[in-house]
Amino acid sequence: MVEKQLKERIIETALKLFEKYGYHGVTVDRIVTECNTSKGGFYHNFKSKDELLYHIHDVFITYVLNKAQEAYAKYKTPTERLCAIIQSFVKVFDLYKPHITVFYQESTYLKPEYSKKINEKREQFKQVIFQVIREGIEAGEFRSELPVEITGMSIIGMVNWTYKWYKPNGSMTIEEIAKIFTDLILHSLLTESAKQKEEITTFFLKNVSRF
Amino acid sequence: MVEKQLKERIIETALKLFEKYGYHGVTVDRIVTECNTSKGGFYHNFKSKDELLYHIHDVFITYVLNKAQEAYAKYKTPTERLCAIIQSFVKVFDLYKPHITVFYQESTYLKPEYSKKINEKREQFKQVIFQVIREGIEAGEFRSELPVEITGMSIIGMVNWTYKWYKPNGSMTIEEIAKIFTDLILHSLLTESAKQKEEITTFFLKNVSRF
DNA sequence: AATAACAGACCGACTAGTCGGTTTTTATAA
DNA sequence: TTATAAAAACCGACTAGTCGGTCTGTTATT
Repeated sequence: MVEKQLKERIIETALKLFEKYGYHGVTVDRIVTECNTSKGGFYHNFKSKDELLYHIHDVFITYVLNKAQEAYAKYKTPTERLCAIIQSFVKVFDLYKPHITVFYQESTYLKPEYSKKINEKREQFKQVIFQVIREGIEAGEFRSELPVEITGMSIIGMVNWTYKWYKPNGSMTIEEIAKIFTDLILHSLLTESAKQKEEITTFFLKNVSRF
Repeated sequence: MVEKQLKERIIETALKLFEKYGYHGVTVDRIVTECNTSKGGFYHNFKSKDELLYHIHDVFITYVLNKAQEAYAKYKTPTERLCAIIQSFVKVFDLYKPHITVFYQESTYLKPEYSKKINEKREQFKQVIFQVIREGIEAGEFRSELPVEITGMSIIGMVNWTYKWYKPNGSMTIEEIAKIFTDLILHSLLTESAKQKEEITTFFLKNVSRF
């Protein structure tokens, strides 16, 4: 096994420190001492501290966006798609908790040229969710009285907020949390008639309800 | 009408700037020039920049906590209590949008002695919500399969996230948003039998559904 | 030999906070 | 009312420390 490259070590250390102390609470000096390198090592791998921040943002948003698009492509009904997106989205917390924390806490401090790129992907991600909700309403699976954007943002908010309280190794696994979220969301979106449909009920029992 | 006191002016200016550029993106010098005062004026009113940050946090969390406790005291059934709390909580966005942004973006940077105080009130607020959910389950109004904490956090998350996208003067009023949130939440919490009960249905139609 | 990877002393810009001084307000007594 | 003393409010040049980034080297790789 080859030794872990310096760039990776810097990112990991920075992530750990940023998550705990915030971007401005951590100096470049601190990062380089904690991973046994030097200013030279750091600036050989990154143009600036800002670029490191951007890198962290990009890794995360690229991943979630891809996952959402994959989930959309894999399933064909709105309900299934929504569930798949939520589940994969929530599961990201086990993989990228520090990235997510940095992403939602520090994006204010991205330099314009960086934040522009990030926001594009962020917007795309939102659009996938909106699209699914829209199609769900058209298909009669989701309640037509719901406004697409607000509903979408409330789902996103509910899931995103998890980064504020979720502890990996806590008493609940991320899969259990994902199921509860899905359960809550489906209860608030599905129409009465959709709840009657057999395909949906079956799917519901299989993927959501653990009672 | 008496002239607005300097302390108030400083807070308002700081709030406006912090919301836009973040706590670390704004210098004390910037604050004092933008509200036509001086370093002296600033440090006469605040012990430090940190204390100003604390002050902003405290004003907001104290307000929401009080509102939640009032709502709890005013109503007697879990459903009514939950709705009242949500509604008052959401409405805070019109009053305290900048406070909220600072609260959720910058709390990492509170000095330990300050963050301790803030976290106590924050915890109390959460407990009010958990309590209502617990009582709702006991009373048979909310689904018993729901875990109190996660459900509570998902409500809190959904509402809090609003600060990321809500624009006062946007196409939707905060009251409309509050109603949609309440609608979504009640749909996901209420038991089938509670949905049948006349009191609840009546209440539902009056406070929530605008369809 | 040439280039990439890394080391670390150093620099300059920036910024929270200070401190001696000035102005305004308030309290009190004539 | 008015004179005056004391305190509170405010001013702004200055400081001391911090931190991102540079630059000149040295070491490892190809």
